[in-house]
Amino acid sequence: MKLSRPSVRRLCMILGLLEELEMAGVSSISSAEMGARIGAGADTLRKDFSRLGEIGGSPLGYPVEKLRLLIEDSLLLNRQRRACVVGLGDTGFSLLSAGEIPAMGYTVVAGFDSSINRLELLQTEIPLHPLHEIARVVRADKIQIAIVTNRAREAANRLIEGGIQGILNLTSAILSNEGNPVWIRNLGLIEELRFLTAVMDGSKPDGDEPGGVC
Amino acid sequence: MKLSRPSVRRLCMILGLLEELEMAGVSSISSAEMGARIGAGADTLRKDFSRLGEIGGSPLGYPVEKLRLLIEDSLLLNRQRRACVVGLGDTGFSLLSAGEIPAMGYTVVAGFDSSINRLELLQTEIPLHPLHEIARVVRADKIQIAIVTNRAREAANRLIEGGIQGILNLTSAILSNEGNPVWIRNLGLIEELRFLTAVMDGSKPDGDEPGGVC
DNA sequence: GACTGTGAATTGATTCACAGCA
DNA sequence: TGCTGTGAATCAATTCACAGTC
Repeated sequence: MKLSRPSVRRLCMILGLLEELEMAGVSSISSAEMGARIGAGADTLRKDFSRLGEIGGSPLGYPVEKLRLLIEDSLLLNRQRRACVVGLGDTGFSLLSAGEIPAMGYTVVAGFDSSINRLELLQTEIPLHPLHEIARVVRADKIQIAIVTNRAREAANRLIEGGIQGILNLTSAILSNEGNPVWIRNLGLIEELRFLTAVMDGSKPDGDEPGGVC
Repeated sequence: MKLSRPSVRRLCMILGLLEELEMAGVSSISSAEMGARIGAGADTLRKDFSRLGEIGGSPLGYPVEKLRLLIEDSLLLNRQRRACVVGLGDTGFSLLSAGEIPAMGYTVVAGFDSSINRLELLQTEIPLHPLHEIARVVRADKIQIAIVTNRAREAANRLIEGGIQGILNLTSAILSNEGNPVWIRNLGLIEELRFLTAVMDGSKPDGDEPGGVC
């Protein structure tokens, strides 16, 4: 089944929303409501869902749990993945210790930092290594995904060497795969701030949509 | 001039790339090279640029500095914005102290946290306040943009009450504007990890693009 | 020769409209 | 009645193709 990139992004958002709703005890929700929440049209969402198979909506909307499971299965998000964190500054270290990630399908099995000093200082149960160990550890521990918070370029080279499948780059450096079999997502804070700002200002002239989700 | 959402996103990425290149002393670059870097087609980029006005490319490609300035001007990213940070945990606090943001067009003029205790503990030159002060401070300091790292829902309500224009939500909660004149960008780590994972796995069957930038 | 700039063609995604269902 | 599910139509974005430029 072929899902478009925008469709996949929406489904991931909806998945997060459904988890929230489920936690809050909501058992059904309409496509219109979901659309308003994530900034998409109701039709668009219904089309997204219909590509995944039969769900069985009712006049109350979609059954929250069933829809969640369907999306998880379709996107293969129903398995646990092995991840690592590169760069153990404030951001990186908080990812290591965050209990949230494992519950959501990702287990952090290694941390890396350039400073031997910091590696010795940090208190954690997750094995830590210096940067030059990246390729070896990624290969040995079968790590599929890396979250990079520092020294992105160097980290990426070593991660790729180790055969990583995906890199979530939280650095403002812009990484590209350069022909390697790896998927990269660049999520620099500055770029995202700028995008938000540009959308904000670009929408002011028109009075039709003085706000929204982007 | 009307720029499409995808076009704006690409231009923000290119802007980051151009800054990198400029810092590295590169003075020109082709659309093909840029496309490869950010994961877009060369044609697509040329069309994006052409909507902004005349640039004057040469057989060497586009002049880096001139293109950067053109994008900054077109997207109104050439002015300084006043921002605040809500939630002063690891992530939030590192944003306060980061020297990077001001240089890039954003000045952090206030920080907020729910814990009075932490507010007193933290060492910073930026004024800190408890959450219930948000609306007042946002209004008084004319803050346009907020970066939220905690208690997203509560924060958003107060920010909107204070007349904020944009919210960059780094929390896994999914915020919506609910009719208010505010732009919201939800960038939960989990959602982004999932998106990357789904793209990764979704692309494996085909052998044609075993990797890329998404 | 190598690249940009841009109409034309194409592809792709969203919206519309309505039939089907609980 | 209020919602889903989906072909058909519309709209938007990307890719193609090539003329123009340094």
